Amino acid sequence: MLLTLLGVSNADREPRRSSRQEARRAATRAEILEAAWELVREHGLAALSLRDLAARVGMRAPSLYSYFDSKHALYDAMFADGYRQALAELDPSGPDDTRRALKAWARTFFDFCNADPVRAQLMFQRPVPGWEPSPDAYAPSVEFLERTRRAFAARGITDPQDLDLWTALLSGLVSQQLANEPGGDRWARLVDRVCDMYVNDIETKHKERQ
Amino acid sequence: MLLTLLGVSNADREPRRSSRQEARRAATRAEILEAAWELVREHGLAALSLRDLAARVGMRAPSLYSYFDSKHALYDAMFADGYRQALAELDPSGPDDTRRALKAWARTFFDFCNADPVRAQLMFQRPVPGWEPSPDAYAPSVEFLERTRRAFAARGITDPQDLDLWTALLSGLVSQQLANEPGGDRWARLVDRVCDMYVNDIETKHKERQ
DNA sequence: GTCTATAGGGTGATAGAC
DNA sequence: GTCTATCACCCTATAGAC
Repeated sequence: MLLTLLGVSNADREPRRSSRQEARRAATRAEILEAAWELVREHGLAALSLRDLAARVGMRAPSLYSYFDSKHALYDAMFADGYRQALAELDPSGPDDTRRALKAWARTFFDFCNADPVRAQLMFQRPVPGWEPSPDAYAPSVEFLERTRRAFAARGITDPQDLDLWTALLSGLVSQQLANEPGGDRWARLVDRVCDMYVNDIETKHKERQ
Repeated sequence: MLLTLLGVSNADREPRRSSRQEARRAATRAEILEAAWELVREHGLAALSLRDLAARVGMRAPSLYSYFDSKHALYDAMFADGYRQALAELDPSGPDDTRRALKAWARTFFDFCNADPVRAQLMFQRPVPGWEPSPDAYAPSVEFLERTRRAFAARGITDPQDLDLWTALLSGLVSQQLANEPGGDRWARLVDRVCDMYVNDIETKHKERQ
């Protein structure tokens, strides 16, 4: 289960290994993944090279192929890793009061993106020419969206357009912050205001229907 | 002046040329620029290569250096070109009614981005590792923002935070559309609603102050 | 699993002939 | 201005020794 979380559940199609070996392997994989994040934070997503990555973990480039089938598989693992971190850090439940709950969640999400702009870029844009996430890598991403959908449904927000609006509002604040002042707080200060605008709009819509 | 618009106003530091030669040169530069847009639309921004570009205009790669000092200079020219197109196509004036004017402008802006996602990516994100626009290339971008600022001021919207909010709302709709359904209209249908939310919020704020 | 060696490509940029 | 030739790198991926 821990191995699954680390993205090393390929035991089925790999030669049989003792659990000891498997744990070692998973640890190395995680180490490579962490080094990859460091490098893209330093030089940008598209500038990642296997030579640099291998050097960072004290290997030669070909050795990486024991852990990842290709560079695209590495991007896949990073993409899934980003969403696993999001699932671990972002809890869409919260206070009963929808307004307060959305503000808390929005702020956490904003900080999550702002804390690691490159991670956000990989998760929410398509910044590597020639690569897009494989179906496997999409799994945690789908789970993340589904969890959000359920949390909104529990608060009576079920219209898909309302959800699209919510994602647009948040991604707007984040994308402006990352593009114009990465790591800063110029758009962070607008998070509460945007949440109020959103809830006001939804409430008005509901009243008009009655 | 036309030459300035085409981004070839370097006559000062270049050898003296007849206006005939200069026009020829500007035309070739424009042709290269157009070919560059075609290529990045096909293969992505970061995948542009000088060899491909030269082939597209019937040259060899080194000949491009007669027109652009470096690959970064080419990205600079494209960046400025994008904003010049925006200045030509997007008119922030409009009906007296602020609500209607903002809706018209927002829709035009959304369509401008959606019509050419790669252009929007170059203008509003930082998608090429190792490159950022030079101060020169920024000029049309600054003019674009300044024009927006003036149009809002003419409607009584002067708080910089209100402008930041506006850019966040629009860039959110655009970024979701481009990332999830490039060229489609899933978020286009929310443009009017977001404008209404924005104007409602500003009006409420003004009333509270009285 | 890790290595060396290398295949088989790619890249931006420059020198110098014409 | 355009060319050929080339420099000096870069890259991902594989073969095969250990």
